[in-house]
Order: sequence, then structure tokens, then C-alpha cells
Amino acid sequence: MTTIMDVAAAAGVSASTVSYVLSGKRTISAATRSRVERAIEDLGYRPHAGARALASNRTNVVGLVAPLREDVNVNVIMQFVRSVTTTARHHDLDVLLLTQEEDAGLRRVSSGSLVDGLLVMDIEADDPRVDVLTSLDRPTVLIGVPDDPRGLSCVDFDFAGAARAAVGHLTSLGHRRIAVLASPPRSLTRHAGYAERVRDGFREAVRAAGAEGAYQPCEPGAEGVRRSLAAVRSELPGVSALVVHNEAALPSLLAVLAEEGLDVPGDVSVVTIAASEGANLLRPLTSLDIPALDVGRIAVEMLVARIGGERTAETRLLAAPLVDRGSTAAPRG
Amino acid sequence: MTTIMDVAAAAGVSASTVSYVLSGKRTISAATRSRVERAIEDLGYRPHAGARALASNRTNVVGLVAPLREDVNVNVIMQFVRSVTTTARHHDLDVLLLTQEEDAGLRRVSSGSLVDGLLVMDIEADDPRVDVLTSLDRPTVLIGVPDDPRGLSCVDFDFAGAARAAVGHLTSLGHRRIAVLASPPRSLTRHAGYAERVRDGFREAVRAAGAEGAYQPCEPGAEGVRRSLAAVRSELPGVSALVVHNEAALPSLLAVLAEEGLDVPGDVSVVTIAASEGANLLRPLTSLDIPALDVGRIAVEMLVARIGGERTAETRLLAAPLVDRGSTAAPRG
DNA sequence: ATGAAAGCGCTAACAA
DNA sequence: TTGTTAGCGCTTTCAT
Repeated sequence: MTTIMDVAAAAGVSASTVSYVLSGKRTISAATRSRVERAIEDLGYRPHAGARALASNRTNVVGLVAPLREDVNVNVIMQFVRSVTTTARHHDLDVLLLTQEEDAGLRRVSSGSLVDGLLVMDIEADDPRVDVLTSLDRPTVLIGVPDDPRGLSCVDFDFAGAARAAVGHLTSLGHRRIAVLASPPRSLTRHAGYAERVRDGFREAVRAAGAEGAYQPCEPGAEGVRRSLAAVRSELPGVSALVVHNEAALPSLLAVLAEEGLDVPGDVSVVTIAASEGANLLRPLTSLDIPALDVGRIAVEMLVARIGGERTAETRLLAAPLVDRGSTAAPRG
Repeated sequence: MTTIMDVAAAAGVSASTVSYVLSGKRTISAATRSRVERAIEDLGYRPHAGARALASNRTNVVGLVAPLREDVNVNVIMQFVRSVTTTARHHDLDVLLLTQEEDAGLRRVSSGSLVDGLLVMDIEADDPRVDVLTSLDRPTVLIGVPDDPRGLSCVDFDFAGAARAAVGHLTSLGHRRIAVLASPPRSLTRHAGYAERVRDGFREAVRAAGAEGAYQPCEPGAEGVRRSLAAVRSELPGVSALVVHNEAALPSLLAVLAEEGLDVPGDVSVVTIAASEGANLLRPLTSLDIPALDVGRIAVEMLVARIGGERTAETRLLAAPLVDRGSTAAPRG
């Protein structure tokens, strides 16, 4: 293993000079700098991460707590993780992945000085991790907004705004009876913020527009979709438009509607709130596209700022653009 | 920050005793042990990861190189990553996620002593990373099998075996004209091992059974599916069974077949090679279930063994169980 | 503009 | 069974 001493010897300088060439924290003469860089190159030298962490109190690693459960939207998570790692590398950070053992994991990597900061996904309204995180006193950014962020920074997609925008789009086309096919029931029971915010944004927008709405959780799979459609139709007969916030249910939904002989958007309009662009579906769908890539990037940037000493916490909600892919139209008759 | 010295002082012992209590590398009297454990508990002590790495040459972190691209099967990756992190934690390891900057990333974390070993996914037949990895001289396990593993250990799902099993199942039902709807064309052009092995296993099995086969890459989405189906039917008129190795295309395929008025399995039998159990599809499908969880677990276990000093490299191919979910039947007539 | 040297917190000989 | 101590490789004061 080649150390900073080897480099120093090869370049005919002291170890500290090599260190300063690397960090740029001292002005170095051009001649010295190039000798050192040459030696680093020749020897293939890489600073020892542990030694560096020990001496500098910085690991250049951030922890990412991601829910790799089955019942969350795999596409969103994936896009998000990708943009986090990409952005992190732009800031010379590596990413440590934590998926389970919630509290214990947070404590371990934080108190053990494994990471400089934490990114925590899938925050629930009353998430118990918020308390743990504040007590840990490491820079932290939450992806999702709890009821009380306790001084932690948050980033999230504006689900309520997306629901309102969907309703606005549909009512402006003339729809008066609109239903949401939402996340599976357990998303609500575990107080996943996104589910509650879609519901609340939807109800508010429907009321404001003087329209009628039904909110219906939905299990993915053909059976779940059929059940939810039946429930919606009995609660709101003559429903003419669907807002779908459930990516896993989309394939079945389109197939079931086709089975029933219903045309989209002729017989029923469909808007989705989704991350992937639905290229694999039977037909493209008009959508509030969740900007997962932006959420990830911004989360990292906020974390970097806090690691750099920024003290003020903020909460940022990102709006979704409505992309018209032709699955909505004015209602029949 | 509480250090090992604080713990030692609180317990009235030396730092090394605390260290040995933690590592178990020395026999400690019950009395001392409990005093130390008490102090650790009281002070909430966690060893400093960097200091530990510096002194012991072990980081207890493994690097996971995962392709978070769009064109790979997100479900497989997800399951796989989950089983890797879970298994890693059982061995007291953390997981550092690398997704891009291929070679540079490998060098950085390896030479920089950030990780004790590497797990590299999505290995291609002539993958250039194999050379880099052998030169790095860190314990490494490949997920996927290159043409020449150069002494590295490999784990993978037995794609050729799965294709053979699918054909065997179908021919035993009486099918003589069988087609594969395979991964998108670019999987083959970039020499993704799994695509080539499915193709080769399929051709071999079809020949051995004296049946006829067509192999057709397939883009996901309704259009891609329609095109591929047309190609298959013109190449192999009267095709009565489909082997689908393309999870993203499944929703569209089922919808398109339904549109055409074809019943599964009455008019056409369908077998998939897939990771998720297809619970979100229009109907359950008989499948060679890719044991992504097992692959991840075994990969970690092999890596742990190598980190522990095991020298012999091995390649393990995991067979898939065929799970009958009723989407196959004897051909008509 | 550069060097010398004191740690950072831990592990693992070496001693007792 | 336990303690003492010499590093591990780097950063960063303090000197010059």
C-alpha cells in the first residue's frame, strides 16, 4: 500500500506538502505541485479513507436510508437513489445504503462516524425516526415531510398540489365526477404522508370546484382494480374521470377498462401521478410526473450545505408538471 | 464524542481491555466484562469507524456496484440489493453503493481502503471491469458470469437452465412450436450474459426435443410487443407457446393477447422467466422464478468467505424452480 | 512556500 | 486475566 510518505519521498517534499497539494488549503509553488502530482500519478496513490476520517473528522460518505419494501413504488425509489448517488459523486461523496434496522442503523453509522450526514426517505407523518435523528445531531435531510420536522430540513414532491392540478385539469375539461384510485390501504394506515396529502389535496380541489369526488385505495393486480372500480362506481355513479396514484395498478387498470369495452379517453379520462413515464403501458397516460430526479438532487444539495455548516432548516416542495399524453378528454354527453 | 478511553476510565480498566471485550479476541473475566459492557451502555459508546479501519485494516464495508439503468429489470435489482444489504448486516457489514463511474469508482473505493470487498452486478460476457478488478486485488464476487472470470468468484441465476426447463415443460404438454419473447435488442448487443444464455439454452432445448423455435428480442410497451408477436408468427406460423424473458413487456403482452381475443392458456401458453411474482399482472403466470434473494445472499456469503481468507474461486449457478400458475396447457387440437 | 511533529481513536503485539 | 505501548495514515497547528 502506498502512503502519503511514499509520495512525499518520491517528490522530495514533506508529507504535509502532499496533503496540502491534495486539499488545496495552502498555496503551493507550481514546481512543487507538479512534482507531487507526478509522484501521486506514478505511484497510483489514494489517501486512506479511514486515516483521513480519523484526522479530519470527515468521512465524505453520506448515509441513505431507503425503504426497499415491496409496497412502495420501486420506480420512484430507483430514480431517486440514482439521482442521489450521481449528485453525491459530484460533491465527492460516497453513499452508504441503509435499508432496515431503522433506529439501530441510524445510530450505528452516525455515532460511529461512518457518515457525515443522513438522507432519510419515506418519512411518515408521525415518523419516530425524526426524534432519533434530532438526538443524533448529524446533518440530516428528510425526503418526505413529517408533521413536526423538529428543525430538520425536508424535501418532497408536492402531492397535494399534484392532486389539485389533476382535478383542475379534469374539471376544466368539464368533468364533475372524479375519483382517485389511490395507494393500497396500508399506505394510509401507516400514515405515509404522500397518501394523506393526495387525499386532502383532492378533496379540497373537488370541493373548491363544486364537483363530486370519491377517494378509493386500491390494491394492484386485476382483482384489486376491479374491486376498487366497483366501489368507486357505487359511491359515485357516472364517474367520468380517474386520477390514479398507484403505479403498480396501472397495467391492470388499463387492461380491465379495455376488457369492459371502455375507451380511454372517450369513455373515461385517466390522469396519473407517477414517476416513470409509463412507456411500458398499453397506452401513454397524461400524468403529473413526479420529479424524482430533482428531489434526489436537491436533497443532496441541501445535505451538502448543512454538512458545510449551514444552520437554517427549510422545507422544499417540488411541483409536478402536468404532461398531456392524450388520455383525457371532455366527458361524454 | 465518547472514545474507548472514556469507556475504559468509566469501567476502571485499560483501553485494550475494552477493545478485547468488543472483539472477543481475548478471554475476559465475567466481572470485568460486565463492568465494561455497562460503561459502554451508559455512555452510548460506538467505536469510531475510521480509527478502527486505520488500526485493523478492516472497514466492515463492502462495495456494491449496481446498474441503476432504466433498461435493466428494476424488480430484480431491487430484490437483489435488498437481500445483499440484509445478509451483509448479518455479517456486521455495511454496504456502499456504487452506480456509475465504473472503473474510477472501483479504484477509488478499493485503493482508498473504503471497502473490504466488492460485489459487482450485471457482468457482461467480455466485461472490461474484470481486468480492473483482478488488478485491484480485493476480494470480489461477480454477479453474472463473464467468459473468463480470471480467478474471481461468480454467482448467477442459471438462465440457460431456466430456458431449458421452460421448453421442457411446454414440450411435455405437447407444444412443438415455441417462441421466446426476449430482452430488448440492446441487451444482446452489449453482450449481457443473461440474454445470450437464455437464447442458447432455448435453442439447445428446442433442438433436443425435436421441436421448432423462434427467438425474438422485444421492446416493452404495446407497440414493441405487437411488432415482436408479428415477427414471431411470421417466422413460426402456428406458434402455440411463448417463453417471456422480459418483465417490462408482460403487462402489454397480456393486454395485447386479450385484445386479439386470445385466451391464456386456452389459445396460447405463456411461461415467464421473471423475478417478481407478477402479482400486479392481469393474471398470474407460470414462471421460472429468478431467486434474486438467494443470489444476493450467496454473493455476500461468498464475499465474506473471501474476505476471511478463503482462496479458491468458484462459480455458482442457481437453478430456478418452475412454479405453475396455470398459464400453460396442452395446445389446441 | 515549506517542514516538523502532535495527535485523531483504535488494535494488537509485547509484557507481566 | 489484564495493562502498556507502538503504530495505522492522515490533517493541521506551530515554526521557519
